[in-house]
Amino acid sequence: MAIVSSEFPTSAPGVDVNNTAGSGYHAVPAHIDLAKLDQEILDLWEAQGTFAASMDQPADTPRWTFYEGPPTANGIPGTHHVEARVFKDIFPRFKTMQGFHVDRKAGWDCHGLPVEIAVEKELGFNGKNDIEDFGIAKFNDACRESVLRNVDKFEEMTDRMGYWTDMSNPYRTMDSSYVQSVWWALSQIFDQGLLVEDFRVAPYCPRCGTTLSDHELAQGYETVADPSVYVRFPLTSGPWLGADLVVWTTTPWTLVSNTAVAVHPDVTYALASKDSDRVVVAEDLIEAALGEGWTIEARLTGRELERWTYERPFDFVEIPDAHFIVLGEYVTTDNGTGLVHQSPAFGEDDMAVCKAYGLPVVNPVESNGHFTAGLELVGDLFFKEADAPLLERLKELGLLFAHVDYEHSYPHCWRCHTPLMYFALPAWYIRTTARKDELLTENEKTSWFPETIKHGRYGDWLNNNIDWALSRNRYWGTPLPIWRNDEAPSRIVCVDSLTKLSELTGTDVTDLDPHRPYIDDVTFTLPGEPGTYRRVPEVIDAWFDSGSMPFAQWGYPHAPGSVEKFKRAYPAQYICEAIDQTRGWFYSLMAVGTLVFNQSSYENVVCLGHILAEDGRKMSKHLGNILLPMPLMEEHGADALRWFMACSGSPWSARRIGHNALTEIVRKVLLTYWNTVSFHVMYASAEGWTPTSSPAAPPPSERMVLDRWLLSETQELVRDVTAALEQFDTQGAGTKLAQFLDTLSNWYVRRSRKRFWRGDVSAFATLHEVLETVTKLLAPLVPFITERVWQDLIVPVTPDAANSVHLATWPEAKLELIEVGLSERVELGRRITELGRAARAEAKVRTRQPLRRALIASSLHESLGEDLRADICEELNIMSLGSLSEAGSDLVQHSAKANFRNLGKQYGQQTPHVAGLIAAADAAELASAFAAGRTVDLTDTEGTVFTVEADDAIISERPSEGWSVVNEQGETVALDLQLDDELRRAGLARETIRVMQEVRKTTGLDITDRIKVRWSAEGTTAEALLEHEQDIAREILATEFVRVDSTDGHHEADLGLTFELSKV
RNA sequence: GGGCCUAUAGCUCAGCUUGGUUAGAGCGCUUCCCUGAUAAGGAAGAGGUCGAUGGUUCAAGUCCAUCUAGGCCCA
Repeated sequence: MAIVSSEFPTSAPGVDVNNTAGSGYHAVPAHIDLAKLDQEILDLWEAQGTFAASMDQPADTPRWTFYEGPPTANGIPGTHHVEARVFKDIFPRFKTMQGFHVDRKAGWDCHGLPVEIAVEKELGFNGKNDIEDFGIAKFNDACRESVLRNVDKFEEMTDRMGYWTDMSNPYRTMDSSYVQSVWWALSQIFDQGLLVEDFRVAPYCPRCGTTLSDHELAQGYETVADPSVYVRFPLTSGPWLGADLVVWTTTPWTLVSNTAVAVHPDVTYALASKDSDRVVVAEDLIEAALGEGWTIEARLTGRELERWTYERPFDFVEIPDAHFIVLGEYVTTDNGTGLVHQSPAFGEDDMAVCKAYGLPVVNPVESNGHFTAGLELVGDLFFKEADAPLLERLKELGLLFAHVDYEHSYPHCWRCHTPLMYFALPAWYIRTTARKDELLTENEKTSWFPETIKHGRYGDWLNNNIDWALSRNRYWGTPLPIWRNDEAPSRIVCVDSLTKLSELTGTDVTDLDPHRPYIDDVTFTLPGEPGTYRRVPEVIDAWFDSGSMPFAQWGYPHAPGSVEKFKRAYPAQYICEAIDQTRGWFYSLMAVGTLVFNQSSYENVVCLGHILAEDGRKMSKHLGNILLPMPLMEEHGADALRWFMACSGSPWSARRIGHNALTEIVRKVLLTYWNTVSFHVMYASAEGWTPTSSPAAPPPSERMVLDRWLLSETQELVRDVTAALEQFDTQGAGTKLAQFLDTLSNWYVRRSRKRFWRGDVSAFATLHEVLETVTKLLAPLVPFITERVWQDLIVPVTPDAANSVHLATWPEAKLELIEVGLSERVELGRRITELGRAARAEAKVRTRQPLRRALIASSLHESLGEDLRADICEELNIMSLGSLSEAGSDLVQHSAKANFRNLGKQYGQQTPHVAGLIAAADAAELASAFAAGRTVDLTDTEGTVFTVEADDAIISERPSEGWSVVNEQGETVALDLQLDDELRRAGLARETIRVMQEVRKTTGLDITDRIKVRWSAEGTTAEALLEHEQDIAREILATEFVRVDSTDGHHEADLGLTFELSKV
């Protein structure tokens, strides 16, 4: 069987499992094409039905539920979609391997304003009139088409990235069964009395007759000059009777409907006088609002002013039980007077504040923007045109304190440039505030990742909960299922299904499309009641749709079987989306669940940061910095992109993605892993070793120290990675895994190579076991490359292996294999090796030149132990590793510095002083005292004695003269640089081995090929080769190693060596 | 306007919970070393006012306050 191949096999080895079955590992080439590997694995999963098998478990298997937050497929999928989908895949895979049943049902979000706007744009529409002229039916058809247009692209990406989700039977929020589930939920809320009609203040274009969304609002700000007026409202009660409130407004036309004046409860208000004039303003604003020369006569907080009455400037409209001071937290003293005129029909804050006081909402302006005909002074005037006559009247009444014009940015209609008005329109609300305490309780039971969201961004939002404005005056959405009697508007019916509607109408409408305009045509009458019930025109907020997915995805409770499906999958153990969903899906899910089932629908929620372009900005067409997911995966492989999403940087914060990051992942993580597998397979196959072949390896406790160390590390890895994933900490898991792979490859394998060359069964067994374990641990993160390894390394040699790593059982840590202290010892050995390498580099002595000895601090020498000292000798190419003390005290110089962490606790303020004494003390004395376990008394210039012990100082040892020394953090390595002829000859022998190995490799010999060598050299080189010919021959697998007088082969000028080499 | 998050090397990011005197890693750059698994690995070097200011403390990247810039959500 060919072991080394630079070509990837043309047939897909994973599928063709029989070609080498029984004969050991499959070939694992050193080089791989990751994108090609991905495709082979996708084919394999397809052929073996692996995904279906992962969900095909006994009925009593414990369930772990996850909900898919649906994307809208009216655009093409972006790289940010991969982020959430990686997280939605990792944990179901992890939990599946742990033995849970995890359903994964895909879904599509179909309704909503963004869909309508996109379609409007395509059709070149300019507002609702265009839609109605076009026809709602045709418009909604276009929306329906639009949201499914790119489903295939999403499916392609989902498949390509290895996100296992059932896309063959997805839920769609526009499906009749889904819509009817949403209706059912709404009817539940209606029955609780929580679905109510109320006014909603929204930006409104009086010319177009439509409210504008935030998005539209942002497009239409224009700078305009408006009057800024200060108006007197004479007080009619309270201790300051006789003074005038000075109220600031930039919309004099709203004074007609003045209802109250708001003050901030905690702001100090002053009664100010000048001559006989007495007015009230916020103390901080006296000078800014009133000018100079005013005297403060009294002060009260806003809270103390509450409910004082005043006289309003205009009494054109009837506003009963109003006109007093109210408290509003939103009032500021940034400008104006700290006294804010309230007109609830024209301001959202005004509306909220006035509602809290039970004040009426009076609106003298018609929906066309004109005041009601017949009103005094302003009747029939367009709202903006009323400012001038009203100001004139105020002046006549002596109520105009001041009037300036000022420029500011004011929203205008982006279509027709008409100034917008904030306008109260009837709307449907869900009274979430009535259930706020329950929402807070549910949130307390929820685990947020990262945790700060729970009481931060999300908790704040819940604490300041406002009623859910549910209705939209739009077309493409779930129709609000409320029918109202056209003769008695207070009589309304909330319908929970088309079946119910059929009963009410006496006609079978169960097959009707529940969307507009068809549903609008359905009317009914009730016996004994005059009037016809007609549906209200609104559709609902699409967030309610998505918040209903835990039950609506099954068509609950109407669809057959939906009750059972729902019961076993509610609530979810896990959901995950990006941070922007805190007030979106995370809220709507929790709110709908709490309102309808008295329980939130999720237990754990992971909140991801956003994916940014490499330049740190959002990806956008405009900036031209878009990286599309499919090309990224074709270039770097899906695993690299998945690893980036899960493990690079913190998933909780925004991250920049780019080719460099992905290339690095491939090289550092994926290829390190792959090459370790490839190494193992190469040498195991050369020896014909398999896990079941004889002789069996000794039990772990009897293996070499590095084997025991690696097994111990592996168990810690299992423990740590499992714990990290249980906490949804992919970054932590990734860091541990990457660190482990680096250590595995660059220390265990590097230090154990000779044992693999020699066919050491302990080494093979250890590495096989470790690779099997780490492959499982990696599987949820990088499902493709681990599946390839599973198929090549595990399946062929393991009789009862699962046929996919994703069907394998998650490993459990074998804690008995964790050898306490061994990790630290090996780590110490590695640090000493580093220092030794640095010492060699410093002295410019190459590693191939053996040295007599190296010395390290006595305590370290002790703790390393014989086996690890031997290991270090081999790595550093030195004959022996001794302790500095045995080199004689005159060779060693000590230095001491303070250990601040320890000193600080004892000495506080005197820390630097004591530190100075330690630095000035005789370090050798300190060292010997501490080594003997004694303390030392240090005396300062004033005679104060400080007793210091070993932990108070860091002692470094260093010799000088003829040694190369490197020390760091108190650890020292000293190299004996003296060379003699014996060492020089050994160095030449090693140079020779290296040269001949290089030639073996470049001439294309197999690692197991035996060779014949004929060489010629003179002088020292010849002596060295003769002395070491046994060693050299063994290393280079030479069956003959013969000196000749002359030869034409390879010539090494540095060594004065010529040789020829041929395969036996 | 409000809330939250972020700011550390040319780039991507750790470290901050629990303060400790030489602030780390990787990528990139320079020099050298090692190598019959590796697209690798190692040593040394250049590169930091740890966003700014003030405070607490014997000691601040780390704790506190204010500010600046960017991002997200909401208005």
